[in-house]
Amino acid sequence: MTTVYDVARAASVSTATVSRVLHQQGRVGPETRERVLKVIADMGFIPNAAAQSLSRRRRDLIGLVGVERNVDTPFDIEETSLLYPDLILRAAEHALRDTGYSLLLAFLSSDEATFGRIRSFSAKVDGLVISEGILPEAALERLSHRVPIVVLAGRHDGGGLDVVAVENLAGIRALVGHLIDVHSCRRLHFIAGPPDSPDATQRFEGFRAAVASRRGARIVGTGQGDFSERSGARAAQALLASAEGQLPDAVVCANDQMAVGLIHELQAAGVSVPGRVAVVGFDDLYPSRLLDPPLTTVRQPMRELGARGVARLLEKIANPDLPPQVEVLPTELVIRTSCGCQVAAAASKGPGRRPGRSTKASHPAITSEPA
Amino acid sequence: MTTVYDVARAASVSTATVSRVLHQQGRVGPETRERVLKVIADMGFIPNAAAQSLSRRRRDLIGLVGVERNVDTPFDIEETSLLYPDLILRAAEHALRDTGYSLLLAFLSSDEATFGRIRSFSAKVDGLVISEGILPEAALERLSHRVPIVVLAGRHDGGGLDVVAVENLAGIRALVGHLIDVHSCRRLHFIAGPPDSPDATQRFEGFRAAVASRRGARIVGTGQGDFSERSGARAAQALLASAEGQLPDAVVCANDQMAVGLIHELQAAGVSVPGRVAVVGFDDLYPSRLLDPPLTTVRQPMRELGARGVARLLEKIANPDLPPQVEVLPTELVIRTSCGCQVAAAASKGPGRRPGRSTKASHPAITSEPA
DNA sequence: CTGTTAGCGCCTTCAA
DNA sequence: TTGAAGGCGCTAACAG
Repeated sequence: MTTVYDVARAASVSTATVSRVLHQQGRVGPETRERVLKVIADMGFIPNAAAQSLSRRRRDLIGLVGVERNVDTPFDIEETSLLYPDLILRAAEHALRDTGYSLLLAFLSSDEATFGRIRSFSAKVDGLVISEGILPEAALERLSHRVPIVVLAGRHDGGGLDVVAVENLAGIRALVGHLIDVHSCRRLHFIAGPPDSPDATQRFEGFRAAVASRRGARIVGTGQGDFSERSGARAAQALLASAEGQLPDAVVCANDQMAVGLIHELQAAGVSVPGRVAVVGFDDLYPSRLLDPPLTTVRQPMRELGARGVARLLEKIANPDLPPQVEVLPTELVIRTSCGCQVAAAASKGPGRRPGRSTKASHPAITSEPA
Repeated sequence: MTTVYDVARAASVSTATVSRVLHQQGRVGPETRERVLKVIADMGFIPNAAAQSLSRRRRDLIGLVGVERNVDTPFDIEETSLLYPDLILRAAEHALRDTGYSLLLAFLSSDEATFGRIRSFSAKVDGLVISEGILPEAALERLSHRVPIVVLAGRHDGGGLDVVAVENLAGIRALVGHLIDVHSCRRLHFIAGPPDSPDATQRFEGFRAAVASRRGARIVGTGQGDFSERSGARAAQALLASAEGQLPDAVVCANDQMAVGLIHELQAAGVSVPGRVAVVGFDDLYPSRLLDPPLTTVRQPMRELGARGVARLLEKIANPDLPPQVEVLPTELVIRTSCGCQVAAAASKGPGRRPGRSTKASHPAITSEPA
């Protein structure tokens, strides 16, 4: 491995000069610079990143910590909610281009060993973007004293932490409102996600509140899932078994993947969707618009989540004294046909159209300081 | 920031002893160990990763370099082939759990600056898993002298490089054979992927060869796409415009996402799939089985690709003198209904079933040394 | 079993 | 404009 010393010797200069040339810090004579540059090219010299990190006290690395559910079947697409974190990840990586930082990954489930893992993980990076639901807030708070942190969450109470949040509640409210107002659904059923997921519980609460606020509408049943497609299918079976011909008007699933399993299972049992029962989801994953029927759902701004999280983190790294801030990104009701709407027929033609999508309603983003 | 020196002083030992305790290298008295451990816990000491890297000459980092197409619309799901690399990535990350290594990411398109980027990227890691099609083979070869490399590819001629490859050719051959033998397709149309993608060109060649080897069957047309869903839709329009009622018996798409766009467009034009024309894809992405009709395609072993790539790389890091090796992973024909089969009706019921999938054929993996 | 010490490769202040 | 030299925090011989 060639070092600055090798280069310095070959170019008859000191290592300080090599370093200066390397970082275009001026203060180097033109021909000296040329000479050094040539030697660097000839020797194929690449500075040792670890030595640089040690000396400059920065690693040029950003850590992204995502949740991994169902540890047994790590990424069986039918068992886990795979696509959601991936978009965040891609957006985060993209936001880092040309900043000199690289993205370091870790997917963790929330077990006992997690805090320790994240601690040592945090030693490798200059900052951390971490999903809610992996570490309790107290642990996050402790961690944030050691390294800049931005939390990706569905809640808005930062509690002293920097948070980029998503408007889960407004989204589910719009969804329920649509079912009740437009489709006159009265008897609603909910398929919940895993209780240890903040998103899941928040959506459940939002659903309850939204239904409670509407006269005439009521919750006729609840199923328990874990965000996986298969658990949605199981929930459908439970629903069919218990309903005895008295199916609800609509089933609201805590995420899209459960809706996929649920719809397949209902259809297999001869229950028409949305003819007999409306089904809606939450997330707006890529496959959702390809379903038959295309899924009405709430779009989460996943790319923005990743991009904003990273952007905020870079700000904090540059200026550690920035006061914590909560940023709330809007969700968007995406109306397709699984709710009973018939927008597909009215969809415009042409190469640019998005099959199954035609209507959408959004609410504005809210940015605020935490209490 | 607390250092080993702080810990050593507080525990009245030398830094060497702290280091020994840290790495459970025995040779430390029980009560000394306890004392040091307590101080470490009390002070919340975490060793500086950069200093460790510098001293041990290893970064504990593995780099994964993926291709990014359509730089303008970085991750518009309709524009790019998003899902494929993500599964590889997840599998790679998973294979790294509990090895002490973390996964460092970079998505790059193949432009001029790429080699330089990868060079500096490679300075941060102990080894690189890199997709074919980003760097020319000569550049890869040069890089491999500097850092252990494993290439993920569709070809089997390693040329001195370590390669984990996928049986593209056998897959497309099986696909074409199925169309011809089972569905008596004679007039075949192909939608090609971007010419700069090795996978794309290889599948095209495989398609040509497969058709040529069958009496009676012939290629009646070719469309050009870029792997994106939208380009598949455009290809469908071109096909419809030029076919003049003389549609082919089957359209083979170089990947699933183009098939999605193609099918939607055909259906919008009133052309029944597979009634009027069979359509098949390649990849077996998650959404493909959710389509209407469920897509017949060739499954790429994406998780295995990521897992084997990382596994091989770790071997090379542990033992740099290992001779280069080419490992070929099998693809698998996944028959659903878009080809004209009617397997969906025969699918078994129950929570564990995979909708739309019922039949599959595979060919054995081949492992060999390069020439 | 434990301590001393010389690096690991680069950056950067201080002089010249 | 350039060089000398100390230090970043940790590890690993080598002694003892």
